[in-house]
Amino acid sequence: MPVTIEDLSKTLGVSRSTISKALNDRPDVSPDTKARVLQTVRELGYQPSAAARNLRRQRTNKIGLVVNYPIYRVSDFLAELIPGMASAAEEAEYNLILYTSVAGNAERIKNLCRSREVDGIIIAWPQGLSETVALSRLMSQEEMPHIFLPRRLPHADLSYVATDHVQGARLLTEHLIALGHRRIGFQRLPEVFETDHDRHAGYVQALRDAGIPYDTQLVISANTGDEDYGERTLNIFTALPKPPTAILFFTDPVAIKALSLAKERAIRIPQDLSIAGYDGILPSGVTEPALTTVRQLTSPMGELAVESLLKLIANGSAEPQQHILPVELIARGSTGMNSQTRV
Amino acid sequence: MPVTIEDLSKTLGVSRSTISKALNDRPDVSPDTKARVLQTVRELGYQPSAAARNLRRQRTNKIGLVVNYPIYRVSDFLAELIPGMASAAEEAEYNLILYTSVAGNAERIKNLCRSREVDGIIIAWPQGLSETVALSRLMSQEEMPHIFLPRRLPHADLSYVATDHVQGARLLTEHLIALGHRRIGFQRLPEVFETDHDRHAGYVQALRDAGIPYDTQLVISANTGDEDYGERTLNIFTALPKPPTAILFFTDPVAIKALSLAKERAIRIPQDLSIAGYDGILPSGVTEPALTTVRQLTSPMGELAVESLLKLIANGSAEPQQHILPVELIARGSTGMNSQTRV
DNA sequence: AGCATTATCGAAATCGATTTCGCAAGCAGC
DNA sequence: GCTGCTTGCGAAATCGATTTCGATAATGCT
Repeated sequence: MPVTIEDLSKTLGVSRSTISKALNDRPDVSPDTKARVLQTVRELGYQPSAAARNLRRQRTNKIGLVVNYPIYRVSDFLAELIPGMASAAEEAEYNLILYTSVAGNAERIKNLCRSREVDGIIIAWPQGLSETVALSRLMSQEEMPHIFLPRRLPHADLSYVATDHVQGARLLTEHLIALGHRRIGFQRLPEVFETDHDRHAGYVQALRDAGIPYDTQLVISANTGDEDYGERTLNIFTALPKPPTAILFFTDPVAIKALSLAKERAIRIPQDLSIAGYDGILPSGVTEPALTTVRQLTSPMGELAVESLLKLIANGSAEPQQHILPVELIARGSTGMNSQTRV
Repeated sequence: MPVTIEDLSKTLGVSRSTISKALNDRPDVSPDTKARVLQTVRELGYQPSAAARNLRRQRTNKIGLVVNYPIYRVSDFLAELIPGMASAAEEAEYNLILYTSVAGNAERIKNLCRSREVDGIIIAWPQGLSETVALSRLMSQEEMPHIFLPRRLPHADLSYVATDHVQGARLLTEHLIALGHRRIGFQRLPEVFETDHDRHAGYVQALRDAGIPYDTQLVISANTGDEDYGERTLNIFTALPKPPTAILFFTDPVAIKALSLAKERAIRIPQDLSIAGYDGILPSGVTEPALTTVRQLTSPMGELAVESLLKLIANGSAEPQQHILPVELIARGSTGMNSQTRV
């Protein structure tokens, strides 16, 4: 059995209240008594019971991370996100509790809120906008501070931390334009969300700034359920009478798939076709040629999410936290000047 | 404010004790009363306070994961490990709490034990054997169930879940021998731990079984602090009068580095030199040629660690949990028959 | 009917901390 | 010496659940 405050009280001959005050830097304790208490605490190895403290303080110093990621994305994203969040939390004397199986379940999230076993919740990647809003309402009703990740949300009262997908797509498009490309294929996301809208907007902006007309033939929507995005997109584009000289895929794994497929078909990368991905996952650096991509700063995003949530916790009815983080273009070998359009 | 058991008691006109019994399936409650309680619980949306319950039950249903990983390894390993552990825990109504900053600090781990905010602890990758043993003693003294990951420990009373590194190295070596290799370079690990011993043992076993003499020139110890393991090992081996026709590197990133270096020097892989890694990280699948490697089943390891820890928790003084999981050989293009030793 | 047994319930103790509030001693000022 | 104020301390309430144990009512048995 661990040492309790009652044990301390007995050995010191001092009341529990005084000990508590001494340990929490409250007034009404003489310097002498305080020193004696601290000394005995060290000797006996006293550490307050978390449960008792939580109950009395009505606060747990724990943050919940509710994750709902399709498996194929889990690895890279979470691997960077979680350590970033955990260390940011620990700097503020908080810890992270993981919840993976409550993700889709509103009822269980409600129970999580009511059990008060966390002071705030970070929700990573909910399924859709309407669900996101519903979840947020639910948690607000339970007075549970919360923040969403990693997408922008078109509601002034929701808190989120996201990366700048407008900028991401624009950087890629501008990079290709600078290389001389004028027919740039764009693969839209299968899920309908702000991300797709943002990236498309970035693509459009870059084209407009360069005076390149928007060609609907060069924009493909990947249908949900259509598994082989990479192959399908490549097929459609190469079948065009005037195929694009560069393609922006919506995520690295798809781009990598397309890249190896293209090589099988003796399409030279980047001389015949430039390929770019998105996300900057590890494997993108070792393909042959290495993949041009855009990297979101995942670890900073996790840290910022924690810091923002802590503000919401500290400051109950504070205004919503909305942050958009810059992204980073990683230009590599899979994009280059085209053999036909060489300037 | 959330609904408490006291609120329930008032609206139902039934004592707190009875409600608690009804909710916890204890005797001394009439079926009728129980039904009424459950009904009202649903109507009012009652969820017991975690803190109050923890305090009274002296149990939190939380597992601590203490992580201490060198950054460059974090991503792949943790990304698989954590989801596996979290979901295994949640199946047993437990949750995972992350602790990243207490890792090296015995004092803080002691405090974690004494605060009783978790029922058990999983420690991933402590620095060395003596520290591991010291940590274990410390936690045992605090009566905190715990288990180590991911290495075998040479102590009968320590609990751990590990992967079979003897088998891993043996599989790789046998694979190369089957391809006709007889001079196989082996890179030892920089850290002195059981892992190195096990892998070396596997290498030795495979050679012996094939009747190939052990050649000390073909075994290199990577010194700690020596950053460029890949280049150094490659240089030493290729400078030998009779260089090896295949090299086993101790981890994929090093092997990948060596692979690209070898290609720069016009060494053909695998015709001139076969290269194998270890760990089966994602990028190993997309190098050119793809890397032969050994993959540990990380997610099952996480699940097994949780299940084992839960046994230790349930069964206080149970015998130590020691599990060794099989590994998987992934034979790919970076290993093959040698142009000189072609059978 | 009378007694023993069982079923159901609630009052109170308990878990271990924090916080409020009242009390006593010490001190200054007149 | 008396009043008023500050300082330091502790008794008791509180947080919200669980558990023990005693009380009452209902039932069974002879």
